[in-house]
Amino acid sequence: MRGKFRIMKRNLIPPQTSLRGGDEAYYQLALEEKPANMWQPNRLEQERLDKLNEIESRGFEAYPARIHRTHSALEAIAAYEAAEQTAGGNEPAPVEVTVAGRIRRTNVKGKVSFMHIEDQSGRVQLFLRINDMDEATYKLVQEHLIDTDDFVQAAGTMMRTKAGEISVRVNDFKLLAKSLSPLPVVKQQKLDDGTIREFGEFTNVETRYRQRYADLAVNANVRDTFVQRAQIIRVVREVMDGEGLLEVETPILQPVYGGAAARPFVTHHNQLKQDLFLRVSFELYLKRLLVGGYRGVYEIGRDFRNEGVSFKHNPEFTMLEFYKAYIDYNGVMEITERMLEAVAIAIHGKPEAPFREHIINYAAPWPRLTMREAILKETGIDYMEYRDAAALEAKIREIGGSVAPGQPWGKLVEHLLGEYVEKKLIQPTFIIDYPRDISPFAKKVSYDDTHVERFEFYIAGMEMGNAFTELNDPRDQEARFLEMARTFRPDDDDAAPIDEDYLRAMRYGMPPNGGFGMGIDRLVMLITDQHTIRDVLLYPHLRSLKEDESEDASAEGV
RNA sequence: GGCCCCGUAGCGCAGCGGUAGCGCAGGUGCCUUUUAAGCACUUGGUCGCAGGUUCGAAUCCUGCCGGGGUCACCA
Repeated sequence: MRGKFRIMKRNLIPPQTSLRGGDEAYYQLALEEKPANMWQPNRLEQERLDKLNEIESRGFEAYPARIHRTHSALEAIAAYEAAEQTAGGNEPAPVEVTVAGRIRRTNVKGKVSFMHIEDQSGRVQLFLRINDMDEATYKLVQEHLIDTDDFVQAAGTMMRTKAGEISVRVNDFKLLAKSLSPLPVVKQQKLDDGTIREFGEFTNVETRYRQRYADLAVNANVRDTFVQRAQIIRVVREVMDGEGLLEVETPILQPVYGGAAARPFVTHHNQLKQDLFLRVSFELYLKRLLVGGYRGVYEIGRDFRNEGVSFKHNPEFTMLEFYKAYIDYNGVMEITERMLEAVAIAIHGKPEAPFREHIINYAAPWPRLTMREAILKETGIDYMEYRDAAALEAKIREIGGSVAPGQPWGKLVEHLLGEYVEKKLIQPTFIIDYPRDISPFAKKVSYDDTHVERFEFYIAGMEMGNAFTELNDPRDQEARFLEMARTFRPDDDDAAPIDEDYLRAMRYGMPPNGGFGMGIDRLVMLITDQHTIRDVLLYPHLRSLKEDESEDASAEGV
């Protein structure tokens, strides 16, 4: 660490020093005290460094500041196709383009060369001939000083090669950025049916996640997933706005956390000498805003839960929550159906999307099952016949289930749902009416004191979201908080602190409202048919690799 | 956290007790319409790390690090 700091100071550039490419003396000075644990070029990288020096010594810039571009790869191809259409079999009018992108394939055949460059739109082939362009520039290509992975700019006229591929006949060519570290090599073969077969795919998941930039650079389908993720969130936002809800942002650092049964991360404000929690939900802050007079609010943002990781769990994840005044959970169910249907249509053009071996149909309406019915159907247990926790616990053991002793009744009921029902709910399904003692923010159902107006919805065997007819009776809310504090064992990590300020807000009067929370990452998984949350997060959480640069490790004696 | 599997060249993989191999990429040469271009020659590895067993370990054992799966917990 200390060593690094020294280098940084040394690297401060005096104002008169030029930092232009090829300033060998400057670069050498910076390298002098480079610590051994920093990057050292491997064999392939050293070759490219040597090429870079050679390019510059020939008077070419390797990292120019000014570029020019008139067409994306696909626009260039489309422009030529249009010209061919117009010409109707005759020689099409010349189409001049300047394209820019990353070289993904080179084929140098002496005095003529081919390469594919790729930009965000796709790929286009360049056709380079020594007598079409400046000879010194062509030599860079011919002598392999230009590599796959380099960024280049090419100007020329569109044409078709003998093999029929629409290409740019290049008359001007320029290096835009030299790539020093070669990306994983993936070759593609276009099959007759138009599908693309890949060879030597870059599949190592750990490297893909740790070096997502390389993953994205090489795997177009990964790039597509995150484009779709952005589209999905945009549609969700449009639906929320269409409901007349106001998008807001509430604190991530919270002195009192709550709104969900989850363990928080703890952090500390130095100056204020105050411990703070990273939010586990937005719920309590959002509902306070209804007290303030908004008829509805929503937030899309990050939640943090200090729990295990799995294919559907990441320590930080994106959540949508909304609260709308003057509707109950039936209204929320309608919005839910509408929202997911809109998302599916936006991405797939119809309310259906494949996920694993299933075709999920998002079209409204979805079936609604009470929790009691659902559990009875799958386990044969009518949990209402076992009204106290001990009896229900015994019954679960009797059918071969295993539960930790001493759990609240509602948690046992929830266990039955999670264990026996959840994975069978493939098509979108609402499970409604939950036990009161695990639902401290939901209104009681009219027919029964032990249940509340709450639903969760399940798709592809995954819990996707959670919603209530929100409790707005401050007396009942206070009693629920106290009940939670009493029911949960003192060591139960899910027991949340009582939020007195939230109670105060509710005492001012909160309009009746329906509220909703959904994991956006899981929604993206469903819609894009990705089977782990890590594939819909650009930077999923991974353990750090060992840091040999830490002060302790530098003692060597350890 | 428990259990199971994995970690070999830049990437994809084989080898599983006799001292490390293949394809692609890379290098040299030839080639003015190729497209997984081709042909010839060729470079490249602390076999995750540290111990142990053995005459000998990539290979067997133990521990650690990292990843995946699964169970527990949760969203």
